[in-house]
Amino acid sequence: MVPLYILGLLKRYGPQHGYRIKKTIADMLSDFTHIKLPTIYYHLSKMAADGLLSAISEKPGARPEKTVYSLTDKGAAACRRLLSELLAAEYRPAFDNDAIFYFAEHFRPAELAAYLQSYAGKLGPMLDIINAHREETLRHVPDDAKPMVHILFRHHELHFQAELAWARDALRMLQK
Amino acid sequence: MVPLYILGLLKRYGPQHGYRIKKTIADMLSDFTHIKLPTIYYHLSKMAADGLLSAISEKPGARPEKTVYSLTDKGAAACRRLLSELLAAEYRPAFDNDAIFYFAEHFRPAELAAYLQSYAGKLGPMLDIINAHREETLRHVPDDAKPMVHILFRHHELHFQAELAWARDALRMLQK
DNA sequence: AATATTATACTCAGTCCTGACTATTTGTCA
DNA sequence: TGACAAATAGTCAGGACTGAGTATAATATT
Repeated sequence: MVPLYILGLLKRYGPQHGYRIKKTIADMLSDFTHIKLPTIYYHLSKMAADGLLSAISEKPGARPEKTVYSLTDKGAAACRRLLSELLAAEYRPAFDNDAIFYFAEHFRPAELAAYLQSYAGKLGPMLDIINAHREETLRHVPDDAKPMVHILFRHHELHFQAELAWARDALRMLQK
Repeated sequence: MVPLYILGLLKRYGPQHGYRIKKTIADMLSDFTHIKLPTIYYHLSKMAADGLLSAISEKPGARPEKTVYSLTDKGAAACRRLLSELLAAEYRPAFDNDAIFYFAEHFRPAELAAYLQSYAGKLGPMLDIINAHREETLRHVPDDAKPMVHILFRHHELHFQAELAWARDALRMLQK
């Protein structure tokens, strides 16, 4: 995913350096991906070495050099290829907290119930945050992009709701 | 997650070597985690070096050595600690296919619709497979473990349903 | 009885990821 | 104007993950 996000952002917003890409991701995509700054620099170097990006070092008036990366034709092709590969990908989730129940013998039933209770209690507020982010994003996006914003946030909303429904279901199953 | 699964399985089923742990995970946990064999060996070595496991090389009649790992007291403590850390973890999903819609400018609307249609078409059969696995698992598990099996599979069922609901919603949003 | 296939058991090199760190520049508030 | 915080720009060492490979044993097939 990291290379795709980098290539896509360079395509959309033009030549940039690593820190600006990180900032875009942190500002606009924090709900959708959790890429860290050194990961971005890693892939920028790698893709430059592979010829997907061209790197130009700038030395503006003040000293520290920055490296500005821009998309090559090969990079644009790689972006298209990565996107089309996604179309064939399957949904195959894995949830860390499943281990709690797979190893349920390590807990007393009351501990499991307390966990689910507190977990469910956190999910409601998280849903509110998601929806606040959606409103915020809609305010900063051109009209023709709004349907996509809705689709993206709806995706997360539905899975947060599923997680909440699960916590409540599980609580009921434990008490039965 | 990998160390926790290894420690938990060693605790429950006693001393084992890497291949058997992998087999248990592949046979019983394939819906819940996707750990590969070299990853298991990596963590076995590491945890042995850290004193969480003790390793004993066996040379049974036939030649090839196997290394049997068993839990030390320190390993049992680590298992408890990892499990209790999970109780505090938050739900923070990321979906690869979100990139399709974040970079929707690369697709024609009809391509996006075709993707969602085919994606939704795959999710139904996957749900059936999940539920078949649940039945199969219930048949091989003692009565007192059955509620946990239901909780685990319900978790995945709900998220597959959420994914399906999203695909259909998104299709509607595109057509509007 | 010879051969093929599958299961068992493990290793290695290469890739990816990130916490912790360095260093400069630009506010900003007293 | 001096000093402290925040933003900008990046590096590095170390840990985690896995595709591809090695090698033997057991089982099936012909």
